[in-house]
Amino acid sequence: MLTERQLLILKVIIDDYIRSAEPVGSRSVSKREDISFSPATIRNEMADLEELGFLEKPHSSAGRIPSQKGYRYYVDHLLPSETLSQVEIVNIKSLFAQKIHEVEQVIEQSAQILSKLTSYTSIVLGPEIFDTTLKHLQIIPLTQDTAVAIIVTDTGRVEKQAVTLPKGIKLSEIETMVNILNDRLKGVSMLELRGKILAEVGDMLKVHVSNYQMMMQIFEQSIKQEKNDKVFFGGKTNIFSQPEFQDVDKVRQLLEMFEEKQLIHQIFRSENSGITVKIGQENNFEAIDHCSVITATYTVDGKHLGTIGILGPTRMEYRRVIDVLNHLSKGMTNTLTNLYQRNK
Amino acid sequence: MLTERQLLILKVIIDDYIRSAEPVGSRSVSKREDISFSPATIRNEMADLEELGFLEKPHSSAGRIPSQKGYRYYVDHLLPSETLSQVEIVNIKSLFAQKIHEVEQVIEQSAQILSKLTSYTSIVLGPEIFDTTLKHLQIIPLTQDTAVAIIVTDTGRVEKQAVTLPKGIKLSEIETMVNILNDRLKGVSMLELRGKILAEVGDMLKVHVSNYQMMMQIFEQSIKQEKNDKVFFGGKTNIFSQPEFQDVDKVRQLLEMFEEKQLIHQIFRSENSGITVKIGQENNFEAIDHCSVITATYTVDGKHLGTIGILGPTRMEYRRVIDVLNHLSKGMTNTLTNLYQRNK
DNA sequence: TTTAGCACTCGACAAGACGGAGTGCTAACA
DNA sequence: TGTTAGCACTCCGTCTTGTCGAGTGCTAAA
Repeated sequence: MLTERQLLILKVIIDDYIRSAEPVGSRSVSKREDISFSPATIRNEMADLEELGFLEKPHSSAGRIPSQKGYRYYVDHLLPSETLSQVEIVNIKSLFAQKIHEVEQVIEQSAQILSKLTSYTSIVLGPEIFDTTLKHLQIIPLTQDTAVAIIVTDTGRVEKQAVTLPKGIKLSEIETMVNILNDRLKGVSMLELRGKILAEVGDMLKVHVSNYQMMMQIFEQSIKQEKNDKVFFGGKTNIFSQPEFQDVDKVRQLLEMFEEKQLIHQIFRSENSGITVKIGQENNFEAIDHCSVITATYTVDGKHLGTIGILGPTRMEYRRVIDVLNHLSKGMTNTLTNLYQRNK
Repeated sequence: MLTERQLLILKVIIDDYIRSAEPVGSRSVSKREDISFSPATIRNEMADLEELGFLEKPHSSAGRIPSQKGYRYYVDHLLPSETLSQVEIVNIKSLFAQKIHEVEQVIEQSAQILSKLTSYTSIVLGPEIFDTTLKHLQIIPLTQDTAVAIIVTDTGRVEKQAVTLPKGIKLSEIETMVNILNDRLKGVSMLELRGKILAEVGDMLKVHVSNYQMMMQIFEQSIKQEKNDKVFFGGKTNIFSQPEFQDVDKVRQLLEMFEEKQLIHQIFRSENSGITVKIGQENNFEAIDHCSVITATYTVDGKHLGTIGILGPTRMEYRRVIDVLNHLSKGMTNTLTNLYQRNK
């Protein structure tokens, strides 16, 4: 168990390092107002903290820097109280005051704002399509054997999907099918779409359409959604301004990661309501060994919709980022709830 | 006017520098098989070439590197003959052999391939919407006062656009309008869409729809296209492997440029049929002072459709890139021509 | 238990030495 | 007259050395 004094010193060191990105020496700690003991004493405590794994030394005669364990303890127990100014809070709120009509717009804007407010890189995972319901389905033939299927959800999301038409299909029959489907499936959750059609609409279709097999083939193609939902970035290059990214190779690694939506999803997706902080190797991914990921979820009616998060160096302004994320995710939740409500 | 020998030396130096990225000295030039004179002679020639502005020295006791003017001359007069192997040519062709249904897919794939074949960064500007014709228009109401407009073109491109509904509008009237528009505007070039409706369809609309003004308002919103068409990247990080990008700041500058679609468009858009090579500052943009941009266009029926290009260091394998671009743009042109033809 | 003092360590930085690659010039050669 | 060998010179990159300063750990005294 750490003593009060050790906690104080640990906190001061981490705060200082977050600010300066330079190893913190005993002398500079002792100069702080709230520290009343000498550098020598602090050195002793620092040695203890190092032994316990909370601090480490870049080399034998440098100051100390926080270890991953140190950051973890800091985040769990030593965070200062909320530091956002009232002005900033009001600012964030006012961003959501304007009328916004489109879900995607809300999300993209949030990503932009988040990166601006934190000067790290923000990543927002779009709402998962399965939480939305069908608004409209359309199949538009382009040529003899191709068509494009369009699905519109209640959130205004539009998905298109190229479709190959089986040979000998009649256009009029496609139209019939689409009409029936629109009639029967409007308002059905995207998740249940496939089940519903098999269970309830199938019989009806068989009556009105001569080639049920072919039609189902088309339909299956149409709703074949990309597994990964959209990913929005804000301030992609922000993180490269951090002093820990002076190495082109690290930059390359991160950039390559950014391109892999799949991976981004894996790293950022969060189920817990509230804030999740993953520090350094806790992310289990080499390219971000020295980064932390902080995520929050946005919801509608308590239902998980998507994730909004920040990627920064482990030496991150945790307090600030957490605060901004908190307010922003609340704002998103409110705005989106309104949007969804209106669509009901 | 340059002598034969000077040309030979210039070519050798540039070829060598493109390969090695190191300044080329007189000794290493003299060692080449096709060079029969001594380093001293070469030094004299090099001094002349420098005076003429084709070469420059990084510092007084280093070898020579090509100047921008040098590269320009090389590209205009000294390119070796086509170097692609038959195998590679066949490979490129076979990529287009498979049946592809979607225009966007063709384009995205081409971007990928291009970056793989060249190990630089490829950028492809999608087909400009105005060259396509309307296939289908739809307006789907989401709430009391919002809707989403969807436009499908003959190329299978789907554009969505959020629309605000004027108060007191009747849904049934929107439907009427959309039906009329679809009837009358199908097959009309996206370019002429707006003119056509005012000139020909307007009168008809006025008859069938009570609030012409409101309807036009909706319509105007719907066809408000983003000015910039889509941009596809391939191998975004490739260029950062080049030795000239060891500086994080340069990397940042380029990355920021990548985010600005507007700018990318400006830099890459090409009208000339055939290959366009812009070297270094010829691009008139600081972030790519030391880069060259090579572009080709892809067409349908001789009509310009879009641009496919490469961004690499000025020290670029011009011959190879030009060859790959040539074959690729031809392949795209063929494939797309087929696609468009079928859609007629 | 705290702290002053001191020897020690290590990195950062500057200055100097040195080797190598390459140049420009000159004089001799074909 | 064009070509080339030879040589002095230049400049970069790297290695070495020395110095400074920041910081540490240990010890002994308060």
